[in-house]
Order: sequence, then structure tokens, then C-alpha cells
Amino acid sequence: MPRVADPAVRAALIESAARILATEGASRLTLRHLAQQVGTSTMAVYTHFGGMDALRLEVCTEGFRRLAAHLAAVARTDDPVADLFALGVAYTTNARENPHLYRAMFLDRLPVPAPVDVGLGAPAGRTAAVDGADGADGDQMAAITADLMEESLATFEVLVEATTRCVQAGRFTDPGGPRALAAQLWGATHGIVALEL
Amino acid sequence: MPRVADPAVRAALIESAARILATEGASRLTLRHLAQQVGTSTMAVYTHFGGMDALRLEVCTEGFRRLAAHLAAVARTDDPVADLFALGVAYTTNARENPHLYRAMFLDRLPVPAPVDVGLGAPAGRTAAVDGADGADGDQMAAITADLMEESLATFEVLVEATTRCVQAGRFTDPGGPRALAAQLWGATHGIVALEL
DNA sequence: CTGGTGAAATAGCGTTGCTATGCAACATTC
DNA sequence: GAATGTTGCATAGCAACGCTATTTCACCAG
Repeated sequence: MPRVADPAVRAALIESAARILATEGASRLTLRHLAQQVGTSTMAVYTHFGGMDALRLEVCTEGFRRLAAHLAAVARTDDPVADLFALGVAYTTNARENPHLYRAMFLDRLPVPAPVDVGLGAPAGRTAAVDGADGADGDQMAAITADLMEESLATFEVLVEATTRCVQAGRFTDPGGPRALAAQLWGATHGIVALEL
Repeated sequence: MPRVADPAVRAALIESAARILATEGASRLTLRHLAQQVGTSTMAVYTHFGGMDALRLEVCTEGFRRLAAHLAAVARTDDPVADLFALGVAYTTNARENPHLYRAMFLDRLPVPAPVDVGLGAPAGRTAAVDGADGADGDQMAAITADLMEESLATFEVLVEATTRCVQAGRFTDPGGPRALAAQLWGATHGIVALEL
């Protein structure tokens, strides 16, 4: 019976939010400004995402999706080490092309749903507000973070696969398994990018 | 001739801000709430710090100062490796005792004074506002970040010194110097804490 | 004692995220 | 095809945010 939600509006919101983040900075990614850019009302953000925090989270997920696409576009040659290097270049290039999105993905604080409260005070105003927003999909934020985690892990897997090929080719030794090695490489690359920003 | 600024107010602001951060969360660290807790007006924040961002920065510096005190309180025994371990325990304990302060110090984004703009858009609203806040002490924020950096580096030096003793005692080998080793250790500890939060 | 300087108090501005309400569009049902 | 009811989106308004303009008055120099 109900009127169906327009997926184009949702896509436009994410798209425009990413563009604002990249060209105008994080401080301009506000509810009204975004709605005006998309040409819709502020309510669309709430019907599609539930709030600005959830939207920002979704933009992060989209950022990971694009990063994964960038990494997937790297060709696989016979030289796995060269591939790994190309992966690193693609990673830093992507970070350099939209530094604000990279900030949002890695450097900024995320509205973590607080799975375990520290148990000191107990107000937690915003979290409580989100939890009590609706009864039906009150765990919307948890689902979104799961999405984000899945996407980021998928991105990581690409790196793991590349390092595994390096190890299999006998080019690397792997003390602690390929995942630890990939984590170290990723950490180093991230450190470079973070320093650059 | 002028009325002299009260240092007690400044200290109370930092103290109360740290307490709010620890017991009520970062979202409750607002201008009005802080002023009410201290029992002063909102203007005190501006006369003493220049704004909320600068105050948050100062709270971070104070956090580093306390962390340094925690680390300095660790006794130096004959076993440098045990000392290093104790240092790590003190670090994680400090982080666990005030997780919000730790977040503010390491995980949250800081209002970086943007020494080099990325050169994409050019609004940078907040930064411009802070820069143009006053003519006399317009570089107040730069001085504060220098303070913070100095304090954090001093904290790091404690770790470097401990690892150096380990190396000198022949307990560790140091590929790349004690600083690189200390950075790796600190990174690992930080990773553990960040994961825990 | 007097004068002026500057810290602190009050009030208000513009903006923020969010919510309450109203309307119109769609999918379902007969 | 018409009726119906559920739902997406628009409008208006709220409380709270950081910040600023203005005023008050406590302080110290002379």
C-alpha cells in the first residue's frame, strides 16, 4: 500500500554528500546544505538514513566501496610484488584525490553505537535518542556499521590476497601469516597518507 | 591597571572539561554546560582559551601531561624489559580509566590549523574564523598545538628511553634505532587500546 | 580617592540536527 | 477503474550549539 521510497534520492544524497565532503570540506556537510544541493527537503535524510550520523556512516561505506573498486582495477601481472606496489599507489592516489573522504573514513571519529557502555555516568544523550528513535528498525545503526565493517574487511582482503601471492611466489617471507604482513603494509601506507594529510 | 585574569578559573575550566569528558562523554562537553558546571559564564572560555576548539586542545595537552605523570611514576628496576611492560600497563590503565579523554587525545579529529591547504575548494570556514578572531594573539592556536606536540613528544621520549635501556642491556636488538622500535611498540599498544574502545 | 583597563556577566545572532504536522503519491483491494 | 490507507517528502518550528556585541564592575596605577 505505501508509497515506495525513491532509490534515486538516496543515491543522490550519498553522491552529493561525498562531493561536498571532497570539495567543500567536512564542516559544510550539514543537513540543510546537503538537502539544498540535492534539491530535496531535509526530511529525505531521515527517511533514508535516520539522521546525519547514519548518513555520514553510509558515505564512509561508499568510500570503502570505491576504494575497493580502485584496488580491484589494478591489473594482476606476473610480478606479485609489482602488483602490491601498484596497489599501494592506487591506495594513496585514491586518498589524495578525495582527502576529505579519506579523513571521514579513517581519521575522524565515527558515531560508534557504543556496544559496551563504560558505565560511569549514564546519560549518553545522542545514543539513547537514536536507540529510541523507532521500534521497528532501532538497530539500523548497528546494521550499517556491520555493512561498513564488511566493506572495509573486503578491501583488506584484496591486500591480503596480494601479499599471499607474494609469499607463494617466494618473494616475501611471512612471519605470522599473510594477514599480519598485510596489516603491517596497510599500516605503513596509512601512516604515510595520514602524515601527508 | 586592568583586572587580572583568574588562573583558578582557567584551571577549573580544564579540570571540569576533563571530568565532563570522562563521565558524561564528548557530546556533553559544550560551552554552556561547561560554564554552568564551573559556575562561571560562557565568556570565560573565550578570555582564557579563545573558543571551544582551543579549550579541547588544551584538555588534550593536559591529558598528555597526566599520561606523562603516570608513566613517570613507573619505577625503574634492574629489568628494563619488565619496566617496559609496566609502562605499557600504565599506558593502557590510564587509557581505560578515562576512555573519553583518550579518545579526545588520539582518536578524535583535532582542529588542525591547516598549515597547507589541499587547494581544492577554499571555504575552510572555521579555520578562517579562528584565524581572524583576534589580531593580537591570532597565532594562539599554533602555540597551543606546539605545546601539545611538545608534551606528546615528551611522553614518547619516556618510551624511547625505556627501549634504549632494553637495547643497551642487550635484551632487544634495534633494527632502525630505538625510536623506530619505540614507535612500533607504541603503535602496537595504541592498536590494542583503540580496538578495546 | 579617582580613572581607566580588562575580566567576566548578559543577551542575542545565526546555524546546527531533529521533530511535529500536513499533503499528496503510490500499491493494494474490491 | 475507484476507493483506501500507508508512506515518502515538504514546511515550519524547537532546543541547543558556538560565537559576538554590549554592559558591568572589580581591580590596580596615579
